[in-house]
Amino acid sequence: MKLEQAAKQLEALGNPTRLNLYRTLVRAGEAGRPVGYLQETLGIAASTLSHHLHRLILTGLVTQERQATTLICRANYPVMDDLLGFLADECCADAACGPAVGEAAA
Amino acid sequence: MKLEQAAKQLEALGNPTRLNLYRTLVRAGEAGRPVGYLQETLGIAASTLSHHLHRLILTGLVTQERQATTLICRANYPVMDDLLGFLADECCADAACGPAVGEAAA
DNA sequence: ATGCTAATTCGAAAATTCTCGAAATAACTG
DNA sequence: CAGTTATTTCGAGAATTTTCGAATTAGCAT
Repeated sequence: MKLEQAAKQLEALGNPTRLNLYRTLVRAGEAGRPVGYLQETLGIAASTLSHHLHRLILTGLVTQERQATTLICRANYPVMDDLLGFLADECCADAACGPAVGEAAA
Repeated sequence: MKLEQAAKQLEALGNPTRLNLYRTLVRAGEAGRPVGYLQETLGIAASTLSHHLHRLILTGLVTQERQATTLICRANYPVMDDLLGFLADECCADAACGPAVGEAAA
């Protein structure tokens, strides 16, 4: 069920703190950001951040890589692409979504 | 705060029942679907559906129009376009998201 | 006005989420 | 091994979500 997966990812992004967190990571690009940096930037308890980070990682939207004692977090672009693809394919397939398409053929 | 708005819309879509509901409406296109039809299709209590529908309407993702005693529900495409735009602009602006772009310029 | 169908609101129980501080783990340094 | 920094896990309280049936409102027909 792809829908279940998409719903989980959307839910993961559907929280202001996590969306902000994810945005920060996407903007950081390939470099990523250490957990500690994110914690200071977002101004939340380390345990709270860890919780949110865990949820994003579970859905595949974020990955982590160890560098000595610090953990670098990165946005996982292909997963986001898949999600956008789902929204386009599954949800907008038959409809006038975006450019082109005048009438839907049955 | 556009981020708050986007988070609300993502949260609205981040529930399997609501995502399925929204998908049904998008696929229905301009014709839309009556609440009763949705209730039978999804197989949930009318009050539960009404609750989910309300949440989608609050975020602007769905609209309703009365036709005598039945209420026709429709997906609100422009709002979804805005949301996709946010994900592309705010989240993928500096990053290698989708086609093209090899390295991010500082 | 009475009755009928369509849909929402009310009230409430079970489950989940969000948040935090304190304690535990991980990886390195001297 | 003892110490330091970085991060997670544990435990727990407050708030929110999800779900339902029963009662209510909306709109039309007779």
